Amino acid sequence: MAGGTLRERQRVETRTLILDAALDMFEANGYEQTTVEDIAASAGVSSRTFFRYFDSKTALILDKAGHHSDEESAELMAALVSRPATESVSEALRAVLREHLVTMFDGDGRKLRQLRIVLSEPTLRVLAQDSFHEHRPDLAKAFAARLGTTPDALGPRVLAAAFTEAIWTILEKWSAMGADKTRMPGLIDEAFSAISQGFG
Amino acid sequence: MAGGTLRERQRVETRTLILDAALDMFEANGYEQTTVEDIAASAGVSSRTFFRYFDSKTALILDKAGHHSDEESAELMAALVSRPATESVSEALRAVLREHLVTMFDGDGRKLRQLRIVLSEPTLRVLAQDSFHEHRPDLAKAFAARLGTTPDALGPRVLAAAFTEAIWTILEKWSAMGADKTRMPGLIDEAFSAISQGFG
DNA sequence: GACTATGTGTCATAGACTGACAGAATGTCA
DNA sequence: TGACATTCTGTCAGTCTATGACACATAGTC
Repeated sequence: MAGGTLRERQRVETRTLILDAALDMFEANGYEQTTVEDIAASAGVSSRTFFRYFDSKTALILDKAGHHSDEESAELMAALVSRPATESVSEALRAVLREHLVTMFDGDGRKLRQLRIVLSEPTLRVLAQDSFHEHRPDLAKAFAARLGTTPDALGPRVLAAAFTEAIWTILEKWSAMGADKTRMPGLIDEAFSAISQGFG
Repeated sequence: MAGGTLRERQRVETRTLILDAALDMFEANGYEQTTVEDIAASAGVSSRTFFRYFDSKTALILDKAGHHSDEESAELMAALVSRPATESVSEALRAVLREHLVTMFDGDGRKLRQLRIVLSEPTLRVLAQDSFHEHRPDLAKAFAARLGTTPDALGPRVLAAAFTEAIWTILEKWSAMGADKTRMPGLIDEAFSAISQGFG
């Protein structure tokens, strides 16, 4: 199950220890109320070690957050770019979301917990959108190719913004209605029909 | 010119002193590199007093930032809501933007400086969008009325996101091309045609 | 078993805030 | 004008996030 050297295994274990401690305390006492020192103590490490595993307190929930972390958003981008060029923007997006938005929460359930914590704190939700912000150029690029404009034109950028907001709204509703995977496709369809209706 | 008691005048003066000192130093040395203590010292007050005038370092640029501060976004919302119900979403938006986006920077030039600082720091730009985030429910409400849906439906929310991003992209381009007021209407038109083209 | 690389704790420090307190200035009212 | 209340300010102490430096311990390597 666990591979690599002892060091690597310990590293993963410690990280998981800290992450779980953090999630527990965030859920129990709230994100703001929980200090890094609390988390570290609960995980049995020093606060200095906490920062060796996570760049910041927010990075802990956002870096691997249950939405579009560095990994996931990169994956999502790749999937979008590799879509056949014959597809329309909305077709490509819909396909990518349908494929990724569900599998994203397949793991051990931590990502769903993270998502819920992020959704609960307005500040976090904004910062989460920021972590996607980095990837917006890529997203805009993908749109530009299909729109026949340059990536820094207004069209692609506005589309990118609308798209990211759509993801968040979908996740929020999905989470609120119990995070039932079977209902995700329906939400995605609803989202896209709303967009096309609103902007049409 | 100056009204009210001596106290009120002093208060305004001190606030302006701090704000100007901050803008100067942000422009000279960068936002991150400038500490609150630096600003306070330059303004001739203690750092404690700084926080008596501004909730935080970011609040200083965002609260009355050159975009959609508490005041401006509220105005913008009011203008949007009070538009004739016969107008389409895009017509109403276009009209509001055409009216407000230019006059917003009419004052003493501070708002333009603030805008540029916000645009220069990715973190600030995200947080700025947050300050608009508060007003998104109102925005979504305004959209919902015209779309015939509930405000928490997906359509209005995605539209609101696209709209705020559009504002920012417009401001960014406008600022980059010299903040020439005469070119604002052109940018707005370009934005809306891009949106309708992209989503249509 | 030496030698190196890596991880961890401790300590010191910076920077953004906040609460408490004392003193100075302003406002008010007789 | 003088007494009193209000408001503002600086100083001080303290919290919390985050970072650099150092020493020690443990794991990996030959």
